[in-house]
Amino acid sequence: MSKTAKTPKSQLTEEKILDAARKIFVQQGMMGARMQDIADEAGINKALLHYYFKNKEQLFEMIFKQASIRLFPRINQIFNSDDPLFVKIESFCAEYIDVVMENPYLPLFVLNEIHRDTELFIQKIWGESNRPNPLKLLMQIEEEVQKGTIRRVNPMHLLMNMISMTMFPFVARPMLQANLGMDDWTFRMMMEQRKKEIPDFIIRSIKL
Amino acid sequence: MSKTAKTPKSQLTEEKILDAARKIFVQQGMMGARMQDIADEAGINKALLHYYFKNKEQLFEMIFKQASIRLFPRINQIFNSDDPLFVKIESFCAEYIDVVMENPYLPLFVLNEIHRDTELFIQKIWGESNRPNPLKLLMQIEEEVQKGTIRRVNPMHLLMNMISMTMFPFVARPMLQANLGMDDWTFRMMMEQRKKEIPDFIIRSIKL
DNA sequence: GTCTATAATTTGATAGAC
DNA sequence: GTCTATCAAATTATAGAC
Repeated sequence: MSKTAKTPKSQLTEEKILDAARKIFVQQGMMGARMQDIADEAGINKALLHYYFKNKEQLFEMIFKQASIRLFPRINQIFNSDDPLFVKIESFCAEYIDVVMENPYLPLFVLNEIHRDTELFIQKIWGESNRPNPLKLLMQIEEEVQKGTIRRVNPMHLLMNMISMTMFPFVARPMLQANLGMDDWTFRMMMEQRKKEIPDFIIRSIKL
Repeated sequence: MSKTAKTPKSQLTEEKILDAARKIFVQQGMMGARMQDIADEAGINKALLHYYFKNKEQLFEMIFKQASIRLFPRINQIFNSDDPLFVKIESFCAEYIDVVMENPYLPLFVLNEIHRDTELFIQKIWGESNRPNPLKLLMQIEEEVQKGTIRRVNPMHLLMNMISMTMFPFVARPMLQANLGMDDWTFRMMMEQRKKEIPDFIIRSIKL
């Protein structure tokens, strides 16, 4: 048996820990999270936690990398697909909202941590493979402008508008819910609508 | 001399502390910030820090309230003005970008902390007076729809689109800069453009 | 692999001299 | 008002039994 092989039991515990850590880290951030809370959430004690993960930082990096891997490759897949522009915009919104709906606090978490330690993020988490790369999409927008399919528009601003309208509600969720008296169900329904609403809003603005 | 009167010296030190605390808190969040770091940044020691502010929480609340007061009343002023819709959209984008450009990390900070402790935020920081209230703007949108000035659009989605496109670049700034190789000057210039770009983008999408 | 108990470290907060 | 020195509490990490 190799060094990295896992018994069924250790796999199960490791999974429990990772689930617990994800929940606590995403809720509290790297600094706010307490190893005790993670252990409690996992139904084990701190010693066992350290048995599986040498220290907090290592556990954090694992969680963070997992989160990035779940999020960014799918975005890149859409950014780099061969679909026509309007289809791409629809796919991006729908796909992103679907993925994030299951981990609603992931975007804020990611933005937080990349802000807290940009270098760590770029080097250790994004290894070129996970790094979002919108280049092809940007060129595609420029092409459509040249062809006269859409109005003269700055591709970067268009990209930013699309990403903003899709991600932001997740990032601002507590503020929105507090201010508009929106419950979880309503928020969910609203995001479901936005899968159509955002592409529609964009296309109406740029089509000739 | 009343209890709250301040000598020139104590005012100066208090100001130094608040500036330092703002910087550290906005950078690290409530949990990540260290009293030592704040003291260092202010060029004093921890004891003196506690002399001016009883504890970390009190200092944090002060900073946070200051930040909120700088941000939200101006937003409300625009939300509740009597300007026509299109003018209002332009004012909001321009004003918001201008205010936040001077404290670029304020939005992420606010969203973070409201996420961390929603109750504290709503009760202690927003005292009805600071609370963003978009009701009038929402009704105004609905009116324009009725009048046939703009297409049939869900006011809430429109509001969310506007806020998203304006705030999000600040929230995602480190990610954007890292991914697009954007330096500070470029970011600044881009946001300057967006004061026109966003209203234009919106109006083209909704006008009939 | 998992636990209890405890060490080691960090960090918020205070006492007391000047 | 400001500092040095120190305490007290919280929190990460480890030792060692089972």
